[in-house]
Amino acid sequence: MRYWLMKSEPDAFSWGGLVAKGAAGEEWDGVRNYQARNMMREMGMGDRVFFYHSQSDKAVVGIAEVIATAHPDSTTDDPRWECVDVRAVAPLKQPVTLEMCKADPRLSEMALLKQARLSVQPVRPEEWAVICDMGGV
DNA sequence: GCCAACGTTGGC
DNA sequence: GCCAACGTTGGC
Repeated sequence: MRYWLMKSEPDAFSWGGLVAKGAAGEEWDGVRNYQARNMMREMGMGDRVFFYHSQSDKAVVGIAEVIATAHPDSTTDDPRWECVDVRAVAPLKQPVTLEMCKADPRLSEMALLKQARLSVQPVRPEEWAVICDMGGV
């Protein structure tokens, strides 16, 4: 099982929105960036995903899991774009903010900090553990 | 609202 | 194949 982080603007699609979808989950559509798409192609069933709110929150707020591997993005006819489906697993008891990640030297190599604009990114197991710990899960 | 970073497009 | 122009994202 691998670990990932996916960003969303809470005004467009929030953690609460994913929770509301329940076990059926939701397509992670709308990605129009090759690097991000390639990450999704590598995802496997059951992989864990940090749900990150950009803009106002700038924090990891929940944990989701992959329930369908990469398939065509239903929001476009362009065959280049694919997406996975995810569902909510659990919220973080305490959101882990970007500021907290920046402050922790163990997270200094995270893509979140080094490639701010990449919306789908891999997370190392040790980074996953640190953030879960800070998040109270 | 601004700006830096950076991905994409199109002309050459 | 290069590079300038442009558009988008995300942090501040």
